[in-house]
Amino acid sequence: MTVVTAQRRAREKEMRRQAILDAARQALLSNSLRRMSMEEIAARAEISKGTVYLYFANKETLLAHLLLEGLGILLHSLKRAYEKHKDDTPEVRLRAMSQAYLTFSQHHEPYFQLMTAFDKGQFQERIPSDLYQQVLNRSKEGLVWVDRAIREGAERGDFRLMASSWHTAGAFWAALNGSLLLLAHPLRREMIGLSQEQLFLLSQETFIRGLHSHIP
Amino acid sequence: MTVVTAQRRAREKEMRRQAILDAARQALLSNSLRRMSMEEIAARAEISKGTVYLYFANKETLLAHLLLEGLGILLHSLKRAYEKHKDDTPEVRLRAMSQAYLTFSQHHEPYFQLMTAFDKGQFQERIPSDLYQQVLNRSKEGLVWVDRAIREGAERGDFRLMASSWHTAGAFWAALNGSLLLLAHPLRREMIGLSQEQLFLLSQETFIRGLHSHIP
Amino acid sequence: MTVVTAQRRAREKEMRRQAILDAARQALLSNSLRRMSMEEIAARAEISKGTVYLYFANKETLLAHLLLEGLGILLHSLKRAYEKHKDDTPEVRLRAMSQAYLTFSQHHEPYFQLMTAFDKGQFQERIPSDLYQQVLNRSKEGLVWVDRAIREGAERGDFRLMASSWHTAGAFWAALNGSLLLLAHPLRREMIGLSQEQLFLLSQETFIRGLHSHIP
Amino acid sequence: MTVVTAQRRAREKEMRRQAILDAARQALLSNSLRRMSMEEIAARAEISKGTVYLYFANKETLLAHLLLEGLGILLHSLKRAYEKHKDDTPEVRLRAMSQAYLTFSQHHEPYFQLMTAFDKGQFQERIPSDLYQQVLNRSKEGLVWVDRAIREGAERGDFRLMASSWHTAGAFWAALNGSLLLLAHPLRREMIGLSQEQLFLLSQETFIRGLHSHIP
DNA sequence: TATGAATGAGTTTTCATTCAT
DNA sequence: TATGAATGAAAACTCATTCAT
Repeated sequence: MTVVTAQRRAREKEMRRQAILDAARQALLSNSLRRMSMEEIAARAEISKGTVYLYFANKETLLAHLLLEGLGILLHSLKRAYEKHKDDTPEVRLRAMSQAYLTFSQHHEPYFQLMTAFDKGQFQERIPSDLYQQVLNRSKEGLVWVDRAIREGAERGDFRLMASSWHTAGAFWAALNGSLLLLAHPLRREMIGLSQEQLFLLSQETFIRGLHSHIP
Repeated sequence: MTVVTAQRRAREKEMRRQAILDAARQALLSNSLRRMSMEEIAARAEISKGTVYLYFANKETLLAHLLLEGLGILLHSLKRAYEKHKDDTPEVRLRAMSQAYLTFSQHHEPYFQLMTAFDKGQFQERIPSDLYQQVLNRSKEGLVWVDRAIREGAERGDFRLMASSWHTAGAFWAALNGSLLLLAHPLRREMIGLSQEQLFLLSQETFIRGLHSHIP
Repeated sequence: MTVVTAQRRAREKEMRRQAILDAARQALLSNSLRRMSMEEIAARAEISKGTVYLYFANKETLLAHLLLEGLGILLHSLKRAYEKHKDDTPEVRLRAMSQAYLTFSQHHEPYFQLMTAFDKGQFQERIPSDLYQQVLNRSKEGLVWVDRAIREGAERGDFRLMASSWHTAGAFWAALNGSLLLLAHPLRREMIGLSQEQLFLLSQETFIRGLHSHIP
Repeated sequence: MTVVTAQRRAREKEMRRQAILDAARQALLSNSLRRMSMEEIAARAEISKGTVYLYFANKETLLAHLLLEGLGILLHSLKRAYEKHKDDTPEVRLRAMSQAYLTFSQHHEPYFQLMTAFDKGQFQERIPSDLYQQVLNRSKEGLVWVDRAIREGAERGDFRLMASSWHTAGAFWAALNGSLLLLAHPLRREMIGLSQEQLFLLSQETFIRGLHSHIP
């Protein structure tokens, strides 16, 4: 009986927690990061402001948990993309993961926005250090999959790298990210004359060609 | 007489305007974008807060003008880099302009920061549309130089493009930009294990190799 | 059977009550009065916040009971000091009680702090009037011992009072208290150049000399 | 013209500043220190909350200035009391200053309350260090007058001190203060059965007698 | 044209208390 | 009796913008 009650409570608590994170994600989707207030989050979650603080010590901690959630989703996508093409060439795997990143950025805009904003604000000072570490580790983990594909390509002789596979993976990530960020603004989209997706693919392909030891 | 006075006045007005922009740049350099207040700008320009509003309708407009200024500097750097290597290969010109961009990002941090933050906030709604157009045009102009080098390389047969030279220039810009943004946070610098400059060069070279029709 | 159960229940209830008071005292010791929250008290007592309210109607009532406890301890100390020196001169007894007060203030800081803060806040309005009376009575009881020694000294001709023994006892208490309160702040300690203990003793001795009918 | 305007402005600014301090003093008089909010101060001064912050960086700084004002008044009273009885005995001077302190505590309750509360809160951390020094210095200055009278009394052979004149002055201040603080609460007033004034005088006289080398 | 005082909505955070279970 | 989730009224402070002079 009591056990059942406790379980239900824990379940409800977890649901409430999730509801707050969902509300924050929605708030982030409609407003920008800096215009999103605890007030709005509480309102969207249909609870009082004070309640939010029962679940998250402060704004930064809430956002860090949201970010962690996003990173988890991305991580999973990358892993799936990798494993789905286990028997294909590394290049195919690389392309699949790249595509997964694009999809993630499009389908989970708030998460993507949060990853970008991670540097801003006083995250490091205001969140528990282990949470900070988790965010960091999860970021690294994502890149590990990319690194692996690039390394395999190099070992097979498909790629001829100008730096370590890890650094190259970083450059790849940076290039893809750069294309998304550049076209985040509609005006630059208009200026370049491509959709985010199109520029992303162009960056991706040019970069992959740059990895090759010969023209395919 | 009156004409002279009017001229002096106009000159003084322009100087005051410039002083405000300078003050804003300094403020941006010392604090972050969101910490920079109109208060601080006025103080640094040694005028009153109200006066700032005589020269700029609101904060966003002020920042847009500052951005315009930064774009002018960048534009000039790119042009010089291009023209200095007029007699070299397009690839050399491309590299020179890329290097100019890196230098700009390092030596004019506030301007660079502003360009990056351009999408955030409510710029578009708060500044006059012609100012917005100007920003757009000047951004375009910068890319024109890159486009030119790429087009020449393609015409010479050095590069084999996967898209128009203009779109390729956009991808190039995006990749370089991406490397700078990714490593803006020290923690990601640590994670990748490269300096901003190193990743920048790696991105640049990989991309250039990706443009080539053969391995150099 | 039922009686036994009822007794056990009453005993447990009393223990719980005491646990809360203990927790409050600890909380008061580590934080300041205004920083001490019901949250912290409940946590230290390892019960829920709601339960605290089953035992004490509100924060002020809880603190009043804690105060009562502290007064009890002080009372006991004074009595012991008095009785230990039953066969000595009244002056010795007075000194012994004074010393007991100093010791109390040093060893039971939370209680002392509470006595001092008694006037602040909205105690009177928020606690039951009989509780208030109890606090008052117990405060009085402490002073009774001091009063007794002073009266005896006067009766013996050692002291020549300027007012009733009761009023004089009040003045004595006030002087001792004043020395402790004045040097509660380290900066005033520095300003005066004495430790709390030293000023306490100086106040005590000067006052006692002031009670004397002649210079000893 | 401009000079006149500037003067008027400075005058008005000073008046507004004073109005805020007055409002704070009133707020302090009606509520307790901890219940006095910036909101209330602003309302009493009939200005907006933001305006208060134009004149005082934060709450503590405002209170420190108020305290400084109070200390100034007290200082002046002590000095006047001293000088008025320049040709009388040191004991008379001491009594006059003591009386001045009593009067001050009665007529300027908020100031007196503030002096007492100086230790509480985070004054030291939140106010500029020079302001803190000023408060300290002014506190010291007050005691200097008391010290002088006591020293003179000792030099004349009227007083026989048990410690340095400075330390004795501290003990005197502590005793007087203690009587005021003890009876700050009506219940303790009732318990002792004396008015603040009566206990104050009793403390004063007992202490002075304690200073004497013989019974007057 | 220039000033700078004033505004007030907005932001995060705290905490004593309540109440359904 | 006990829980602990939820509340909501404060509280301090910020800052872009306005406006009388």
